[in-house]
Amino acid sequence: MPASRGRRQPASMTCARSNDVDCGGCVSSRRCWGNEATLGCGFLVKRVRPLDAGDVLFREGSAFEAPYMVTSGCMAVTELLADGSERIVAFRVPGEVVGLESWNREVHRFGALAVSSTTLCRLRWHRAGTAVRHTGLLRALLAKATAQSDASLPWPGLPAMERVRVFIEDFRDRAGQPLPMTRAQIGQYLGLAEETVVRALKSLERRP
Amino acid sequence: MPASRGRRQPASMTCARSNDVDCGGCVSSRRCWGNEATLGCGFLVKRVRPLDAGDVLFREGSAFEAPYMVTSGCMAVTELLADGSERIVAFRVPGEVVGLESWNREVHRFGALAVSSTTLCRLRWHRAGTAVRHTGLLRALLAKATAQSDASLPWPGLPAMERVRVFIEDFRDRAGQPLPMTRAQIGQYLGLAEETVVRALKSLERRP
DNA sequence: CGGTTCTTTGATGGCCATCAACGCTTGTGG
DNA sequence: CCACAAGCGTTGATGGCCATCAAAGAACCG
Repeated sequence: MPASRGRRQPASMTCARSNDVDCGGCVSSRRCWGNEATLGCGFLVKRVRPLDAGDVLFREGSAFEAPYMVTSGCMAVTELLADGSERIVAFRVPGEVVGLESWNREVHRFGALAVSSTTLCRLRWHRAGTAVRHTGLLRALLAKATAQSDASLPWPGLPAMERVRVFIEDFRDRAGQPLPMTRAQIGQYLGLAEETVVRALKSLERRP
Repeated sequence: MPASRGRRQPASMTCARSNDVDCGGCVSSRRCWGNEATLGCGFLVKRVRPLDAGDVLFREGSAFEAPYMVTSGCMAVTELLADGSERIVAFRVPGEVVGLESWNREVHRFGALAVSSTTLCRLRWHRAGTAVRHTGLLRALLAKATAQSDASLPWPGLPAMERVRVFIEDFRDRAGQPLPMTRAQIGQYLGLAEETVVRALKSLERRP
């Protein structure tokens, strides 16, 4: 859990105070960046107000400003479907980034909302390459982008119970926390009905 | 298992001749890199021997050497499953990159094979950052990585016909060529049986 | 205690995987 | 040339998995 420097966070939406932080001085920098973040190497972020479960960080189609590093909790990346329903494209846990998919777009390709109480750091980001000129930061972002496509995606070809099993294993390995999302959200991610997720989980805890 | 088709002839390894090319001097550079590739800015590649349909470019688990830019044809990104079967994670068309998912790994996360006759350029790549120090190239690769996660993935929550419809629309928009892959490969990608793909396509051409 | 959200269990119907079979095309060898 | 094999595309019949509907516990909170 990142130590907050000030006593308390301001109550406004996006932090008005300029509280840029150099990741090289943060005790959690290793979880976020591995060993690449050292003081003054370009890894600057702004800590933003914590989100409660259900809070929306940004919506699909809203103007893109910057990606965010998840520092605690869990975020859901969402996509609106033609029929008006919403599917969950991915869950992001500490050390992973939301919004990076839209880094060279005008508007966000996906939405993002908090699954549980979540803290984030907004990456320092200027348009037109005035920032992000540091090779190290670009390499780190490319590593994030490729590692996140690494995550095992739900695939329709497997039966429901197998999809659920792969999901909880993958999430346990990445996050190491008990599942923070609802059964319905797991269903929105795996393309299963909530009831099917329940039955699969029950069946798995009987026979792992 | 590994369906070695009798009709195809096997491919030898990558081209032995050293024929490095600066993308800034290539007539196709715009399709590959947009407007970012100019002479001497670090976009160097090596053209490799064309692949026939079915030829394997690299296997999952083999040592990672470099990503490849697809310049014509179509590639399939594959993943072995626990039960020994093989699913197709993505199709890559000209202007897209294969192998980038493994850029910071020792071995390839996925395999890659040609769906149709395909030509590729191997990106110039040195380990330990002696190359890829050019900001422009890093930015371009990050753009590729994020744009490819942009591609609409198959999602189990939609009915079969809808998945097929989304797929052919997405492929038409990206590639602009008639579907080069077999119905079975479409099924491996969408998680559908070959017969279901056939029925869906038939149903779609009757009523788009 | 009412209200809300999440979880769980049961019954039913429909979609789709599976099996089986056949036509079509291409390449190969007698 | 013709027969044969192999791969691909297509169609039909059947059974099982899972979405859907319905309803009731369970946990939380004002």
